[in-house]
Amino acid sequence: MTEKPISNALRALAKLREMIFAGDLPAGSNHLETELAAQLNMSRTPVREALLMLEGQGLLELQPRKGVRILPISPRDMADIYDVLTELESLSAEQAAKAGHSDSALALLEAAIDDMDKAIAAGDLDAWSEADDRFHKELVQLGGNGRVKAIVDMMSDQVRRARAITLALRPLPTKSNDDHRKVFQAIKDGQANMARDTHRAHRCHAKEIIVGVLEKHRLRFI
Amino acid sequence: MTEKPISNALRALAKLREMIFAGDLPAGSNHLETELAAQLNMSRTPVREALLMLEGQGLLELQPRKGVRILPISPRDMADIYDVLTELESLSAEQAAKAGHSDSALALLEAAIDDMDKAIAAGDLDAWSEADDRFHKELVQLGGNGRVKAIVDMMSDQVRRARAITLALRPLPTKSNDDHRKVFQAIKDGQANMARDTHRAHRCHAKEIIVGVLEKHRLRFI
DNA sequence: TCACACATTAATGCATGCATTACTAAATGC
DNA sequence: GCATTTAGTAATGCATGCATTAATGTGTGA
Repeated sequence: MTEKPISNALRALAKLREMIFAGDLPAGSNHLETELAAQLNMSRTPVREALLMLEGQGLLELQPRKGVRILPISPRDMADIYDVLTELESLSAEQAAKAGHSDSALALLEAAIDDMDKAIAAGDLDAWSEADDRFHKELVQLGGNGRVKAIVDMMSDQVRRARAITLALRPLPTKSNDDHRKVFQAIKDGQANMARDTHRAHRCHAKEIIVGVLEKHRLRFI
Repeated sequence: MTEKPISNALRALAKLREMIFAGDLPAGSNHLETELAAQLNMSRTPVREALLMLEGQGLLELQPRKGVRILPISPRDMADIYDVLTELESLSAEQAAKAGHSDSALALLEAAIDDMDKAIAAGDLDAWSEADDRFHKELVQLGGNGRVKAIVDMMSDQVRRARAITLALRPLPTKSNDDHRKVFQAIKDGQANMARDTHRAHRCHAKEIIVGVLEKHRLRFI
């Protein structure tokens, strides 16, 4: 309905994001508009439009004569991002609990939790990571605040850049799913404060872990 | 240092934002790129770039053959926005308290509160509004989280669109400054939880008022 | 009279070209 | 030999033109 036709600019946006996540455009590296346009097989105009959007999302910076700089994420940045996610996701948990969703509306959330359990049992970190994303995304969806969703999507993008590396370095998130289940139960039972506080504690803990890993390894991220 | 030279695109961005706030481009109205470019005395390219940025900030929508649509803000939207502001500003208050800022660092915050008192005494709503903005902006600044600052700036823009009208309709915010002082004192004393909870309650109250006014008058905003 | 199809109009998306400007390097003066 | 200035180069910001495509209006047939 309100769909836009797939323009070259949108293709460039998706492709550039992909290149950043894949590490083809590493953090801190500089690239000229012309080069990127050539790589993407289109003219500078749509590429430039995509770059402006990505700049607005905080993934890169346009420096007038020095090219496009992919922004690195310092431990401090990651802490800031996690703090935002903590607040907004906790709000979502609270609102989701207040909304009194039916069991069927909560099915996706529960499925994500189940999938995380399976992934942990199988030792499949990638599958766990994917299911974890799904859980957080669905949580925000159930919260029903569109602006929160937009912001969390943006920030999650940045977290995803770091996750690939931190996943291998951090302890297996075996206990994390207990928290998820508690949050789920609280939402199901309509216990707003419980949902909020539980999720908040969960996210604070996750933040400590990630930031700890980043600092320990002196990493600035991709 | 990291300043960008003032390009036409940035001028267009500022000017368009101004036109939206001033009501020259009313909520729900449609405008063609060509017309806007003509009004701004520049070619379509920089105007288009500015429009893309504004779309990213949620102020408008680019509809392929129907022109640029200025997005209205419903009471629901305003409630969503206030919820985000509540969470992120409360976080800022907490972090500001934890940071242990010196008295001189807190001077601007206190000045904003004093100015609000003066404005209320003088019955000057515009001055009050300006000082209130300053208080919230400074609070976020003291919180020290750059992403929070960016998000709050964006959301505040949207609130400002509604404020001009709600100001005249809502009760005089005489008591509101007591809250501000309590938050200030808590930050000064390093009482993080107190700062957080006080500010949270303050914002929740403000949300009720504004959303109430919007719903009562069935307003969709500029 | 209504519906469908075709043609015309016009806005957008993109490519391209040009002018401006910043960076580099070389040359001259001290 | 070093510093300063100037010339050359190259990337960006913007204007412009074109092609595509959607919307509107007209005409014809049932």
